[in-house]
Amino acid sequence: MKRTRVKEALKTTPTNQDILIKGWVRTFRNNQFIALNDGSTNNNIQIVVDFTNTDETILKRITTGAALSILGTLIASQGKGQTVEVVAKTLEILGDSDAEKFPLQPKKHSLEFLREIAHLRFRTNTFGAVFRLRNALAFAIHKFFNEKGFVYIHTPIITSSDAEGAGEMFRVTNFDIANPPKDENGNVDFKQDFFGKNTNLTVSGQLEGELAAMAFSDIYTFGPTFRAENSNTTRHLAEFWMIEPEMAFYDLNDNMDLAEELLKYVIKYAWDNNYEDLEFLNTRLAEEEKQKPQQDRSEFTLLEKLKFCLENSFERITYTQAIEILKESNHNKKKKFQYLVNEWGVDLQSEHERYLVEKHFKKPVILTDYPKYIKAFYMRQNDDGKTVRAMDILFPGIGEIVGGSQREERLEKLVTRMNEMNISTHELDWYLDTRRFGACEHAGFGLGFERLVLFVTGMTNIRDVIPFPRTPKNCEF
RNA sequence: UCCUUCUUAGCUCAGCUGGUUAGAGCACGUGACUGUUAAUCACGGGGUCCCUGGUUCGAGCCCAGGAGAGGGAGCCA
Repeated sequence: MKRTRVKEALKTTPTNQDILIKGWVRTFRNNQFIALNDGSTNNNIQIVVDFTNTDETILKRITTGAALSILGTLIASQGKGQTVEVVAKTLEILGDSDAEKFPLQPKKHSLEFLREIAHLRFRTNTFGAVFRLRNALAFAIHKFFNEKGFVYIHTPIITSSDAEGAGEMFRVTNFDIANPPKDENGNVDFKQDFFGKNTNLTVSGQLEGELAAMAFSDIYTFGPTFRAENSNTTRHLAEFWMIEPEMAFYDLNDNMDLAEELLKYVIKYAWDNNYEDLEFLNTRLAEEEKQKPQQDRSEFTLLEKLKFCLENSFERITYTQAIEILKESNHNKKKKFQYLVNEWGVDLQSEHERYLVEKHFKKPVILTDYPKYIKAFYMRQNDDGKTVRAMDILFPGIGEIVGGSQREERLEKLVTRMNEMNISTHELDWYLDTRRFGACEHAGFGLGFERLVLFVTGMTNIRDVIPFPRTPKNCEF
């Protein structure tokens, strides 16, 4: 007989039909009722065991975490908490779970503890909901771009370009690191390394993405990204996933429109397809909020926040306007910022970004046209000579979720800027070729996938939205 | 990397001004009960109080150093 997924079984009209269910025990109550879960939904199916006619050694083995196979009849439940249940005819223990050793209990565990047993936390309601949502969002991203005719490009994970300066890199080598070959000057001789040069893990697929956009018009990448920064925060990982679309014939406004449309599309997709999981996380978050002092509580529930995001357009302002708002704010005048805003050109601190998003506009904000000194070399220079066509999308509670720009397509301006910033035009000659042969207006952005998952799930630590987080001093599993 | 808080049973957490044998709930074990919803009731086992050193008649508690974790900041997605 074919196995029925729990999610399916719960939706089936019971007519005393036979059904085969397999899954893991969440709890066993009253020597009689098994709450069984197979990961298809957070809702368990109740298995009713006739304990008077079941071998006691079998009953003893029905413990939290054990894998079971049950052949039984699907009936309308006599009890209150569920509509259908399965009366077991035959019950097989597929895999035992020693009750004294299995760390998960039918009770609330701290996220910190579950992070230490990340190999088992998939079996909890919270992480079940989080990772089904992560899957839905990943799928929705591909669906969105596919429907728009974008070509999905796999940019390299090992790269020899360390010119972009997006962050500290992880070196890739097959040298014996205790004894690497040296050249005549006593320096490590990378000519003898696997690739014949110094190589690293990618910090961004953007530059390669631009090459493809100059052929397919619209492309995107969606892959792992590595940064060896010593960042210990709730929103940084050493290994994370990033979506990087790159579009020919787009200016900055087209770029912002696409980013906003993408974010709304994937949130809507999660809402339409994983509403139960969102509801579960909504309740979970609401309960957590209750523990906080009133002033620290957020004014929106998770569902309200997502709905609000879907129904309102993102606020678009320039960096210069943002500085004006911050300068004039009571917060600044009363010196409540740790870093006071008093002149044009300073980089915005996260307290400033949070003020704009969470206090002033109370919705996602797109900041554009930053001073060129604080942005990357490839961003298109404005006529004012001071600013570049950059855009950052700031989300409440998350901060920067998207960073992008219109790219500098004018060869001369690009080369001048690279020289100013000490970036080797020789090493990036291949990149400059796009500006030599058929250069055109184009734009793109990077969307941090885990930050998106954070926003949609309402989780607050990025380590809880990726299965096995890699952070400084931590690479377990 | 900086600032800050924390580390006591498998988990979540109490532990008074430094004082005798370190507690609770859950989990686990045994028994009872049997339409339960994190089942309930009774009984029971369970501790390197993060580590090292110091102060003291006496340290879970005070001091110094170290390790790990949480939160905030920087870097950024």
